[in-house]
Amino acid sequence: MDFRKLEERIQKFWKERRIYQKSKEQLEGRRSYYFLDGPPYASGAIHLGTAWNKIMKDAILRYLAMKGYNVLRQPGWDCHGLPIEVKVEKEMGIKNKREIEENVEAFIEACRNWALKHVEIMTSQFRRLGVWMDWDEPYMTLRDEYIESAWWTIKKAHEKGLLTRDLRVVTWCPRCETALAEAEVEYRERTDPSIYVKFPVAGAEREYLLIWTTTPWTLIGNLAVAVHPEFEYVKAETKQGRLIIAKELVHLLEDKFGLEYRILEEFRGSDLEGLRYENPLKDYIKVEAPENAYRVILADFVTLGEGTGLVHCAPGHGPEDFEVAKRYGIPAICPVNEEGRFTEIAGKYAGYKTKRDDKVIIQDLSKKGALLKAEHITHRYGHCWRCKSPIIYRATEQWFIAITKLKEKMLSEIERVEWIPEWAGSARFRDWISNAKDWTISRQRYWGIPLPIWLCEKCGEMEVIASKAELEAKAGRVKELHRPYVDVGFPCSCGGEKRRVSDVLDVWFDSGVAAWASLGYPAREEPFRSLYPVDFITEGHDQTRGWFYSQLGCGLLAFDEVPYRRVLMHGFTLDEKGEKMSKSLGNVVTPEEVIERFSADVLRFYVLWANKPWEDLRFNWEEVKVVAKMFNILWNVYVFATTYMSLDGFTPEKIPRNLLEHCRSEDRWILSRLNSVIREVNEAFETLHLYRGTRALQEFVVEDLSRWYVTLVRPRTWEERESPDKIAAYSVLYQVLRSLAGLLAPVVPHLSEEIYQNLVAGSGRGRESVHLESFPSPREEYIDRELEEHMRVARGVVEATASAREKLGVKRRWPVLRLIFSPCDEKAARAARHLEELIKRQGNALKLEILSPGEEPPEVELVAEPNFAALGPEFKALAGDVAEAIRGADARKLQEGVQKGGYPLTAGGEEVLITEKHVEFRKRLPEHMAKASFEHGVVYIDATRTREILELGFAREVVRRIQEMRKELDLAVEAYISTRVSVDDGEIVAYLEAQRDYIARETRSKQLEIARELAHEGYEKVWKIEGKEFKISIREVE
RNA sequence: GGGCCCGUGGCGCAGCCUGGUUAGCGCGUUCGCCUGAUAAGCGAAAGGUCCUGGGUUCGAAGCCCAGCGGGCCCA
Repeated sequence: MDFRKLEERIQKFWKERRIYQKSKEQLEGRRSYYFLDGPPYASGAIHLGTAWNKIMKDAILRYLAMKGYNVLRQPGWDCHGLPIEVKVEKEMGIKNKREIEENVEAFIEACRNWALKHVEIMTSQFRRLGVWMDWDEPYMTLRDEYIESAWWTIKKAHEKGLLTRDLRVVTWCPRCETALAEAEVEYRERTDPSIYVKFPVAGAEREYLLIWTTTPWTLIGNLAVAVHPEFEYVKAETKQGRLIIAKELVHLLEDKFGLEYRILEEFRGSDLEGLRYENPLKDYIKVEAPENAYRVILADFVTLGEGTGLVHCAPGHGPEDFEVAKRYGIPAICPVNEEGRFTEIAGKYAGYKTKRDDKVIIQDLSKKGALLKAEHITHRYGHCWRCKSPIIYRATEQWFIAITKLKEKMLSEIERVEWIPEWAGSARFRDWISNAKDWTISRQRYWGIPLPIWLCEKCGEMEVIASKAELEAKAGRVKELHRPYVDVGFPCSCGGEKRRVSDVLDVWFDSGVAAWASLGYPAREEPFRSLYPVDFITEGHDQTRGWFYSQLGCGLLAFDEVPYRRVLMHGFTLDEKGEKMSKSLGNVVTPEEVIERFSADVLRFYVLWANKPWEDLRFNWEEVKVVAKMFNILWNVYVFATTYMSLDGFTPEKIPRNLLEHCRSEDRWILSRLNSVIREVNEAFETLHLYRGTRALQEFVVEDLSRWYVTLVRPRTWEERESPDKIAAYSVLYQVLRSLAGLLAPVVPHLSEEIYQNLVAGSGRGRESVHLESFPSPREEYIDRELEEHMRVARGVVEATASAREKLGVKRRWPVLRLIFSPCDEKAARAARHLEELIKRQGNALKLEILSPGEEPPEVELVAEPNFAALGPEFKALAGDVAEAIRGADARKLQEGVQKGGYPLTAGGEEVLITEKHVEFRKRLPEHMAKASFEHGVVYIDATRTREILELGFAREVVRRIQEMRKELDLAVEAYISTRVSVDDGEIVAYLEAQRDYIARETRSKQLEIARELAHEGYEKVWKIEGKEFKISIREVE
């Protein structure tokens, strides 16, 4: 079965019949449900992770729709930001910001086109997955209306006094020439210099503070050295001079630098405070020493893990340095420009690049005799997560949201949210928030929401604009709200001109406002008023620091609350080895590839089945195959059922009103199981543990429906007459498949539609589409726990029978004379009695005997085995005779005696006392019997070949061969044949003759000749059965 | 260094919240079986220090503590 073609057909059907629109229409006015799509970034193609994310959303939304919720299904697109800028720069051959400045308008238009093009590409990919969303009406962060919502939110922040501009040390990407937020920094392995430097103590000969750094370039901006006030330090005499180092690390002098040393003095860190020193690079640089600079200061963040216990402080290049220096009144200097090049005050280094030119500085330190050791270290270091350049820290003026003031509120707000899994909120997110820093929202870039802040050039007055109308009222017509169009000025009340701050907003702010911006608020009141707050979001665990956080921050600014109520945090997709998929590793699996090899439904089911959603998904082709196999089984069941239904002209109208009364045990059982599964699937969707639902469905389809029920029900569908028994079977199959189509609809929308169309809609019943149906609800009156339990026992008996047969080499086609079940308890006994007929039939036994719990069949023989290891030493020469006597004794009596302490036997003329150690007892079955035990007891079979069994066995062997030949001839199921069977064995001929009617009926043979010798005609074949040659011929007849 | 998650036969996963049969399932391997759902299907066998060590308990894969290994996030 090619499920891909089926899916194309179904998608066409949906389109032509406007099923999606109809499903929305039928939900109008029902309970509304606000789902908010976390906007994927519009820069490329979707990958497996994006597909997983949308599939999860789609399944949940489809479920909710079938439950009667009027679900908002608006997709979103994150359209701004550096990644698109970086790609457009490449496309346009632009290398830096200067070249962008030459024509900002062209750059912006190129960015917009890039975003729109990729929105289109990704939309069609999502559509192919069968994701039902309002693809023609998405929210996009690049629209004016959306930008206005962000502006309005910034204004709210301003009104709350949380919008500030400040000199701070921020993470900075020198390639993109912009500040980055914490969330935009990606930590990865990198090799950097690791140097130990001697800072000369002022006014002392050959006396040095020993520091360690991995960023030599920051030494230019060094203004202090920090020590821990509580740590012990020493001054040690070495041939490199007198070095000051933490006492605990003094061994490094010898171990690492090969210096013999002698400790001259010991002191506490606090004793060092205020000690003056000189920057070893002072001759090369033009830094004018600020007041209080070049002294030892005290700081708690100093550790002894790495370095020397003395930390070089460059307040312009480290947030902690900045803070601690501020306390000592040491201002930050930043001798590095936006591109990461040194400025004039760096003296000789002006124009050199940070990091890249570290080696020049290291050489100079060496020249000055200040370098104690230079080596390399591989460590984790922050990189720009868009262009991958290593970041630097720079002290710059940036705009901030003083989010730290809201920390307590954030912590209490997240408790209002239901997190799945629970620890995503209570532990992971809580931890992130606890460590939150103020939010740097300004970016020195172009393709983003312009910061809506205007400053007066003359008086410095600040004004935040919240809408396009507001801006146009002041500044005249504005084409749209991007740079360069918004970079317009207007007069200030002081007579000066207000100009816009040239920055754009951090893109995380864009998506952070989605809960209202996507609905056009505040420009439009509706539908915001009726929908907000967001009922549900689901994204990957990377969004803990991303969207979950930015929404929380923005929500507090706008409405003083967290804007969402329920969050499902999901994992990442990894490759089979658990490694990240990446182009460079060549291990990327694309959704298209999976659809190409299997189908969208297989992919959908797979990702919702393979593991718990919050754990990372290791993509595994073998497992995808397992899902495909399950689909095949389901398809076979469906084809089987519908084939026979239509052959017999069954329609749902024929389902009897009092169906249960016509049902056999197995029918009632499968209906019970079905309703149990319906309950499970409902629970799975309600709790968002989708994998429990998909697993329950798989189990049901494969184990209950296909392997058990269909096997049981098959003979009934072959009946010629229209019996109530057959109608009952069809009715049950119909109900099961119909419910199954509904249950599967959210997960596998295409296949379930196909089944529904053919089975339900095709017969003029039900709705136009399965997706317009209600989700199945369990009917408790069908659930019979006891029956389900009984069936488990019955299946166990049948399976144990198969196992016992295997031990004796008795094929399943051959009946066994007796099947004896020794149940482990009364419950199992009851179950077997209840389903006696069924067990007999499936076990292919002529008779079923059910024993009392623990009872053994009389054929079980107790055998006493002599234990030679004990007999030899004790009885010496007599041992052989004793052994013989033990074997010859009545084992039961012997066992009784031994248990009482001893049993006398006569051996070689002497009486000996047999005790426990002399003998071992075991049980034995006669050769025609075998046993197998299982959970609920022990099953014995008696495979004695009676005349009846020989008849039935050979008859079935022959029937099976004839069926095979019918198939080889490709005969229609209902075709009649004429059959001849010859075997050169009079007894066998007699057996077959006795079963003539059975053979003829099963093979639809109008004539049947059986003899030792025959003239054959038609299709002819020789078969070997039980060592005998059978010649069989068949010929189709009218 | 900190926070969170994960660790169960060769492989991929359930089970853990709420302690209680002989720890399940699928894939793979071997051997069989069945077959008008059939380019399928089924069964059996082999295969396990439930990461390690302590603790709690009558009883621990599960709960607690410590450690080891891996991942993610942060410093």
